[in-house]
Amino acid sequence: MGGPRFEPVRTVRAYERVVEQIEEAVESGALSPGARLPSERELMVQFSVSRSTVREALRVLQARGLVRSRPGDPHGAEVLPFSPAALHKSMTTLARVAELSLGELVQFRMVLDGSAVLLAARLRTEEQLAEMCEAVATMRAAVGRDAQAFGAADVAFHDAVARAGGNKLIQVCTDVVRSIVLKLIAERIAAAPDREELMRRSIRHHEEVIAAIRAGDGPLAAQLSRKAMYDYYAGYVDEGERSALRALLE
Amino acid sequence: MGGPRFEPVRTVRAYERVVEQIEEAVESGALSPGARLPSERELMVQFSVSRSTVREALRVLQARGLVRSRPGDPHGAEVLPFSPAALHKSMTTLARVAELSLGELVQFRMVLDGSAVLLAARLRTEEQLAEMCEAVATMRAAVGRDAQAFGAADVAFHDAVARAGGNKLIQVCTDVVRSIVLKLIAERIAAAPDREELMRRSIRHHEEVIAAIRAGDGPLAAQLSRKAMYDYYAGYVDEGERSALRALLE
DNA sequence: CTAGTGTACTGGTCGGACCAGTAGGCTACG
DNA sequence: CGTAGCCTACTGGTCCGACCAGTACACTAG
Repeated sequence: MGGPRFEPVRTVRAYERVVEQIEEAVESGALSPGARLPSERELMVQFSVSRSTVREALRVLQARGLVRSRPGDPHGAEVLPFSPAALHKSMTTLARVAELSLGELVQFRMVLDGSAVLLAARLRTEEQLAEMCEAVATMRAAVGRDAQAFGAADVAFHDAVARAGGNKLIQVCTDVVRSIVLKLIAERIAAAPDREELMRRSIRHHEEVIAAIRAGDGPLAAQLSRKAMYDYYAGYVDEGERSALRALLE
Repeated sequence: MGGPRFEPVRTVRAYERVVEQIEEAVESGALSPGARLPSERELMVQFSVSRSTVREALRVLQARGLVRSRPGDPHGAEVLPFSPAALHKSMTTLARVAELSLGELVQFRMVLDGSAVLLAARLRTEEQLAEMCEAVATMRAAVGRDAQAFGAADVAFHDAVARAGGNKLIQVCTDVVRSIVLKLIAERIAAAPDREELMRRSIRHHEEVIAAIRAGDGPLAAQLSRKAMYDYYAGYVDEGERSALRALLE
């Protein structure tokens, strides 16, 4: 022992090097959203690789949500602003492949939303509070008339709360998980028999949460928020999993 | 109004169709982890597209962590078991592009870990509790001797807790966010002057958490857990952000 | 039976080609 | 002079054919 430590040589593909360089440029800010990459034919000159290689690299970057290509665009691929699309995609895959149950997803939402509310009670501004109130007002106006508007206003409420909480990661994850949950049970929600009653109760819960946020009582707001989500979704969750959800209600 | 609703025609690329089909096969379980895809030349026959198109599709699938190709492998691309690698990648990108601060990441960990502990206090088995104890014992044995072993045991502890909590999503996110945080401050942790004291205090905190889990007191365990993480990481977080972290300690 | 060779595949990369589409300059008309 | 319409030069999407280095496996010679 004691000789030189040789590390296994990892053969690195050409397209990976291309990906790395462009990724680095984007993440470091050298390429801002809206900026254009050179054309594929130009890139293949700059990187000294073939167009196939350039294209494979662009496909990877596109899959990661960093750039977008449009056929015929004379300005080359566009650098995109960050969007949680890639995160959304990988979480959706996770949900399918790892067989996440609806219960786990709802539980995760309870955790995220509860935390966001807790933080919002501390950090919210008056404008953000007004936004929440407005969203609930929109919900109330939509009860029994426009289910889609009700859902949209509900999303707006939770989004305002998440923003008020000040944590971008919570915000994005809330957004992603919510859309997955809603997609899973969209048809069942639409078919719920006591749907209007559910909506009214949901509004009441939202108002209680707002009151607690206004009062600055974070723990209470968090508890109410988790309770509200439990009430709204428990009916769609298997009985066996419901007890795990209730563990978050103490 | 009333005429037929025409939807905008979305031109869909050939490689996207290939991606969709293979993705569907994998996520539906028709292709299990370990299974092999046909060779690229075979796929180009089955899909009636060129090899370039097949390869671009495979690059996308590879970026999503669903398959892996190895040059020279006579059996074709391999279907991978789910790994949070793709989720990890997109969260890391999120952290860089959306400029997530260390404070936000730590805050998210406090939320996730607190919830995992809360659930674990309810749902843990005796084996899992023993695992946690063992991890802490390993940590204690490593204090002042082997910082790497200390870190690994710490990870093992939190992993056991997350597993005991029973929510795979919390588990995966905990894992992903932890590795991002650790990567961000690895060198600063290694250089901490009062490092050994930090370790000892951390162990004490872990023991308190275990006691609360054993007693089945979820809320207490969650509070202790968040406090422990705050104590351990607060020093690396900007003063301005620390108050937001403290909002989770009430 | 084993060690070694050979071969028939694999994926990675290259170059060239064609097509449909777009943007923007150019022209001809009003 | 202004504008509507065409034209051209580019773009990305797809295909084809070729070559290389690597791997697994069968086959052969010892």
